[in-house]
Amino acid sequence: MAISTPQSETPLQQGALLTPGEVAVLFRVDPKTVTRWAQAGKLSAVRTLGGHRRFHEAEVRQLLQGVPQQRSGE
Amino acid sequence: MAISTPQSETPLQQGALLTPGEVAVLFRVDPKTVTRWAQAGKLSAVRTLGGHRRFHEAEVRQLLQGVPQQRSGE
DNA sequence: TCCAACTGGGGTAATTGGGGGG
DNA sequence: CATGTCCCAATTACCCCAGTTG
Repeated sequence: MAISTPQSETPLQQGALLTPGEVAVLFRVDPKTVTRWAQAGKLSAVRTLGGHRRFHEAEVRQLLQGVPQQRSGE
Repeated sequence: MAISTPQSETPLQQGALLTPGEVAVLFRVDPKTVTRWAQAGKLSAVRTLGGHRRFHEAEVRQLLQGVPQQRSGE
């Protein structure tokens, strides 16, 4: 865990985490597709201790609104 | 236990998304035609992270009912 | 501990996007 | 001007089984 800015750089609260199935319903895609997005780095994923993925609801909603995510590099 | 947190299950309501193929079947047209409608701005489209389009079912049904949208000019 | 549902990973078929021409 | 069909490349969906979740 890096020391991130406690104010202007952390607008997203990770209080709400979504399962791959939840994100899949929101995007009307298959849960496997959501997994693929995470592997491609298009979605920030939090791994459980068992290896399953959890996604930030705020980030998902941004993507649904058509707001492109900032990508470092490329 | 005591505090009744007003946490709704669906803060955002747009869970009804249709694939281009679904819309095409409803209108009895080719999926490509649906794509053109989206490009022409006649249909609101939500893009997946892979670039595919998803359409709002409510909007599609409204158009199916014969409710004309905003027509520029005319 | 057992159990139902979901998830991860891999592989293969179907759909979609974009351009071009009828 | 709008629609249907052709191409190819990319993305997505469904199949399997083993492990995780709750």
